[in-house]
Amino acid sequence: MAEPDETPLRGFDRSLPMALLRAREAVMKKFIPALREHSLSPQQWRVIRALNEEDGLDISELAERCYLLMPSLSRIVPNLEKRKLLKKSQSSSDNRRSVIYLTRQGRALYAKIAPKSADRYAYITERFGYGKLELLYDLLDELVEKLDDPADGVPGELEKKP
Amino acid sequence: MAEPDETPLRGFDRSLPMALLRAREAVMKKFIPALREHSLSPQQWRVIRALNEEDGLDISELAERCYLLMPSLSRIVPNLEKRKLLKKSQSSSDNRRSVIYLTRQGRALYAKIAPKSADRYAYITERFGYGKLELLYDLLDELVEKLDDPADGVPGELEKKP
DNA sequence: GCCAAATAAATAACATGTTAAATAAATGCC
DNA sequence: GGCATTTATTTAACATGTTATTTATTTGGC
Repeated sequence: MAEPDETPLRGFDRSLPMALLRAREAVMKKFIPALREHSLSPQQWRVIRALNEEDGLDISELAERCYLLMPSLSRIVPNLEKRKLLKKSQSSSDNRRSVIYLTRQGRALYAKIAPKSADRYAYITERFGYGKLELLYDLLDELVEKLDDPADGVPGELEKKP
Repeated sequence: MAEPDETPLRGFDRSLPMALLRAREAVMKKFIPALREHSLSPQQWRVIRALNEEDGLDISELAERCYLLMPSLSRIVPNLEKRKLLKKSQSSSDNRRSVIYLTRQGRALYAKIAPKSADRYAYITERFGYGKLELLYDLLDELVEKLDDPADGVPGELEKKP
């Protein structure tokens, strides 16, 4: 209540983006080596994982599910294609669109790595507690929801859809 | 308890790294334009902010506080130096080390942007609730702490300090 | 004082993030 | 059916993330 008028900005230790970043790093830290054994980046793994969940997605759907931007995917997909982990085929109904499939090798690689990911989750759940983990998910979801909703943002926003 | 043996991996919507990433994006989304008005990346802003908190840090300290890797800083610092926002000087006691200072212009830029950052925090706090925000910070801190502690990680870890 | 080992930074090389612009194919209006 | 407008994807250009390597300097043991 008696916040000193001086306070410029909270220190880094209480910067929300930094706190989220640190948490993310801590979570991924021990899983990344398992990916690197197969020369996969986390993003490449996301693509494989998404296709394993549902095969035959187009690039746009893939971008949405993997939370990647299209330019990133435009580099990742050819890379993985070159490594025979997935293949791209033209959509017959729309020649702009290409549809991506996991190859047999891609599926095999998924099957090899997925258990390690599951192990990591199990470890995190055990260390942190199932309840807290669920609480964290809920808070994160709610945060996104609350910040995405309205015309959002700091005052002085103009909508960009005239 | 009766988890189907089939369950491969939780879907993306319950991937912790993705949830943290989405939250981070949602938080930063509306602040980034304020930075872009001044052609600053979030990382460049972190550097300026850290130096405003404590001036005259060396690159290593800066890396730690900004949660950036040294190669990134080795590019960011000369960039900001070229723009006269900070300046680098040799440490007299150790010629390997250089010490970074904010220039008057750097300080002025900080003063111009900081209020917008504060506004953003106020907005987030208002939308999300102060209590939930503090709870989120606590959970994130605890998560990092629990995962960083021990020889950490999935079974099969070797310590790298012989 | 001399040299091996440690430390601080910088650089290299490649993948991704990010915004803007370019291509190309499909749609819709006339 | 022709043409402006949308839509899917790619490319460009630059900044960062990331691991490995290199360079310069300092330390510590002898």
